[in-house]
Amino acid sequence: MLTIGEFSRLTHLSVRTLRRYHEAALLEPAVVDETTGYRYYVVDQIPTAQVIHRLRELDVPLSDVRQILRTPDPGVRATLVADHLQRLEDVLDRTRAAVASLRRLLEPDPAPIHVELRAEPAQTVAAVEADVEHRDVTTWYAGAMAELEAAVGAAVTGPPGGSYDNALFEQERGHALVYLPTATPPRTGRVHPATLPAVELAVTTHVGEHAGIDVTYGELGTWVVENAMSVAGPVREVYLVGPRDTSDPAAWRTEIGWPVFRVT
Amino acid sequence: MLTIGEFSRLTHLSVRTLRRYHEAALLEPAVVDETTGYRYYVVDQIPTAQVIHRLRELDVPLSDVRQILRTPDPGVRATLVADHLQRLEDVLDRTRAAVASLRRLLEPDPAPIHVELRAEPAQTVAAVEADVEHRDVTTWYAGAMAELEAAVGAAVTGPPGGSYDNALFEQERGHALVYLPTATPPRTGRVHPATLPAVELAVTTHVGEHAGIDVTYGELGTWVVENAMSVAGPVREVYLVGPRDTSDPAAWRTEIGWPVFRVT
DNA sequence: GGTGGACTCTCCCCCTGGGGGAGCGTTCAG
DNA sequence: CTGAACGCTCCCCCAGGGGGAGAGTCCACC
Repeated sequence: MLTIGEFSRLTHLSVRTLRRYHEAALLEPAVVDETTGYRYYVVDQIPTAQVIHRLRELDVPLSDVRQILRTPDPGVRATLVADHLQRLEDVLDRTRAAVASLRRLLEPDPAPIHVELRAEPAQTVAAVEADVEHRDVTTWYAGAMAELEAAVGAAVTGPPGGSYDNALFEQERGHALVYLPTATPPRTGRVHPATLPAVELAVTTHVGEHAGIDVTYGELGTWVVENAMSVAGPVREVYLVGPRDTSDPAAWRTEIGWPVFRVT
Repeated sequence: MLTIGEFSRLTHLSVRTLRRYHEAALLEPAVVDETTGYRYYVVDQIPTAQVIHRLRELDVPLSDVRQILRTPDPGVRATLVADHLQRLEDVLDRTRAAVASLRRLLEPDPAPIHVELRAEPAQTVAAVEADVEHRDVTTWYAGAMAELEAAVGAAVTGPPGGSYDNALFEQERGHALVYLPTATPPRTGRVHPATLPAVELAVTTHVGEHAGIDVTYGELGTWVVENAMSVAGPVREVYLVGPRDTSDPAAWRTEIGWPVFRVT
């Protein structure tokens, strides 16, 4: 039987943290003295404490740690852990993207962007849409586009695109629609016909990987405002050249179109 | 002049977050209407907002973002940013360590460790000591050891070691001492003679990189408790074989000694 | 058998960087 | 001139801790 202080020394977890884990039903002391409230641990709990410690170092939420600890099957448990490691990879990707974007921001801007005003007619497409979290967009896009390609096949008549509600960026969640243009849109699974309304678009093209795309967004926004216009409705993206076309990110071309209207 | 909502759409920062940044004096609106309290922004502030957005994605604290933004010299600013990227690298290293440790924990334990009880005599060494944060230990160790090696040179009589207060692990900060054994310890810079007191040590050897060392700590702790002993005083580590000796982490050998005393 | 110091208890407030929502004031186009 | 959209402040919430107060407990030593 170990006091909380001894257990703290043996596990390298602070006393406070151990109490918190008790409260959170993550790591219950083997014995709690009913009259004094003193917590007593046993050495068998050291490995459990260490697993928690490691998982917390990986920023696994306490609730997920609890779930992992309560999973008796080692195989299932390994899967849960692997899921978290995958999430870590995703975080890493976003970190890399942010670093790339930051570099672009801190460099002096070489050339002003070219913006074009274009009247876009209404367009009927094969679409997949959903309300998504901003951080999940990439994953969601991959799945949706795979389903679209399977449904449309060779009948595709142009590059893929998407329409993203502004709330997606402002409130971190919002409506997203990705599409493939095709003459007769099918209806299977999540894929269904949709009509993109006619809009007046301020259009520019972002060259390179998506990491720094927010910078282009900012430049487009500046252009819109300086040309006495305002933003209305969801932003459009068209993936003119993307990972499906070439593995060289520097060659990617993404058209960004922001619905605008002239303000007096 | 842009309202907070328009600025939010242009920068992909939520209205709430923009208000928070105003409050934190990170990104002040160009104009605040005194009677209504309405915030108004200008397009020139878009790049600044984006820099903040990127830095936050990299988990740079708001206070540091503020410092970076207020640094006019681009060179100095680049240094500050580079520092943060370095910190990201460190986080990454710790993540890798945690993953390695986790794997070792989840694997069934192959062999029980060998623990030896040893009466360690007092020892006079060349030392560097300080109160450090747990997360800074690695960096601090590298600097301290470099200084020690420069001061002691060829007069070194054994492998390097360290003595780490338990508070370092329990409260995330505490006293640390690293040393090189030598006959006549010099006194230069942070290097000074120190005496390690005689203690009774429970000693085991951790093989491999430091990532999974906490597992060995746990096993040592279990042994100590099961042999009716208790922990007293700072833990000792001796780096028998380390990165200075071989670049193969699998060959590293770290001796861990925990001062113990027999309890009745 | 005391006693003092180390240890432990609970409780409350603090931190960061946000989100949700209430209740009310402002702007502006139809 | 009115209603919807938008903006304001204020308060409470989250995770995952840390600091410290004030009081109770344990135990080794005298």
